[in-house]
Amino acid sequence: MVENDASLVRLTLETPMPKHLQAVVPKAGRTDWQGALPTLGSMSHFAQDREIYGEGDAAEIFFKVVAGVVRTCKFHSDGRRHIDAFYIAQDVFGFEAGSHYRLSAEAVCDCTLIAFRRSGLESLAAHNDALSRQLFSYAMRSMVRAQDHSLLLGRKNAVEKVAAFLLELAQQSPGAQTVAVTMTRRDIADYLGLTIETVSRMLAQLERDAVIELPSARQIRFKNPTALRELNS
Amino acid sequence: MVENDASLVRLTLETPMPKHLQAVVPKAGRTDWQGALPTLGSMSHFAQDREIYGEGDAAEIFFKVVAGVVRTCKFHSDGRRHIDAFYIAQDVFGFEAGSHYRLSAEAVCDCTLIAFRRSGLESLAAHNDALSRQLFSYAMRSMVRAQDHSLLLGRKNAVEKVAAFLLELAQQSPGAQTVAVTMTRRDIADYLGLTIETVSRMLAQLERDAVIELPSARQIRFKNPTALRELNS
DNA sequence: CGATTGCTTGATACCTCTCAACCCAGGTGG
DNA sequence: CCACCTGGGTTGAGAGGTATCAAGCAATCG
Repeated sequence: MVENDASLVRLTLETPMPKHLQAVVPKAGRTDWQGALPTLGSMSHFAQDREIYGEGDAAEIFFKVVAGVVRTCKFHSDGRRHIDAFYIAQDVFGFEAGSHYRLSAEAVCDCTLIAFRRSGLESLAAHNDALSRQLFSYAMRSMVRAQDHSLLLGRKNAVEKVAAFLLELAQQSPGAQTVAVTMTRRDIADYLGLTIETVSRMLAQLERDAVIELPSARQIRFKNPTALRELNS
Repeated sequence: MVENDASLVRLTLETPMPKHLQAVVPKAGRTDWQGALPTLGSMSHFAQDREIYGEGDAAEIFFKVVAGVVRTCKFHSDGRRHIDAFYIAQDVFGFEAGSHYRLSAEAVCDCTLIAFRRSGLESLAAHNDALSRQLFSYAMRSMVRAQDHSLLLGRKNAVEKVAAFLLELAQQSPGAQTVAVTMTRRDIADYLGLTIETVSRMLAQLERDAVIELPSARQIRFKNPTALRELNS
């Protein structure tokens, strides 16, 4: 389900973006191909933990993150949850091969998204090289991401998993010594295939080993990145 | 040796092939879009356990399976191995986003492959709708495959993993009650993130529970597919 | 034949889960 | 102001599932 349906405006190359939206859309975040896409007009905003779309919904829209963090996940009948990926600014998600979403998407924290219509995308891409290249590269990146994730889940123990997650966090803010952790322990656990208790214990252990520091539960300071990288190899 | 295919000859002259790929004849297993591709001219044959390419090699070639089974895998420094996927007839593998292979590929059993040059592929795809659509759909399928795999590794216990693997096997030969298992227990274990002993035990348990039968170690007869599907949900 | 390889089975160890208690910060209401 | 509640996080004790180590079996191959 998508919010702001009432305010959706179908924009194409032929219909220039209304003035009040031009101010809102950050130029820096745009790439050439987006101009060619029929967007859903404005950016939509989702409050923390709101569902962006549900598994099985018709996949008519895909999104690009402007700000905030999104998780895609799957729920088992017995309550187990699996988080497939986290998406941050500039990431694209919800782009499906079939006609329905294979996963649910939810807002990890308050976030701002741009929505794109999928309909007519293929014919558009056929005449737009840059667009089709972009879409293709998106698909390939998703593939690499998923492969790396299964590598992580398949043959790593708890410390190594948490270390890998921390390195992903670090990569998102290059150079920063202290980073904010937007997701809960449950999010992390469901992403790593662990329990919240184990995640907590591994973080505590890494802190004891002077690899990281935890100023608060949602902040992490990297003290020994090399040790993390060794755990990840 | 090499057929009189114009594009083939041209490309062959431009860049010499790796020796182990200068194999034999083409023609079987071609589809429309493949005609547009600069092939390596021939099918290559790989004996069991032969490496097809190694992690880190320049990814100039990708493959389509004609017959046999291929595994893509990654090796850790400590000896742990992770199998990312098995590929069977009609599957495409080795198609990379970057310029180097991210995984190794090996022949699970003797197998026959068609090799395709990657160079010039993008410009070719730009003028060939069917081709670019094919490549795109391949990328998306790989993504789905990888996502399903991480789902399997993340939140399933040993029996469920083995059941999921058996269902994949069953899907490959629809309708067949008894299927041949081309891969070793080690392959299965490294694919499921288990040990060979655990795989063996779970198979034994499923046999005790009359879900399957094991006429031999490399043959599986499905006696109660419903039970398998329940384990997989 | 012995040697090797792939597989199975058993006993035990270890890692992670489960269950439980507790802490803490934030919010609510008296 | 306090009392209380709630949700997220931490920590501990014990249980359980899978890994590890070891032995044995069958098939294959020299």
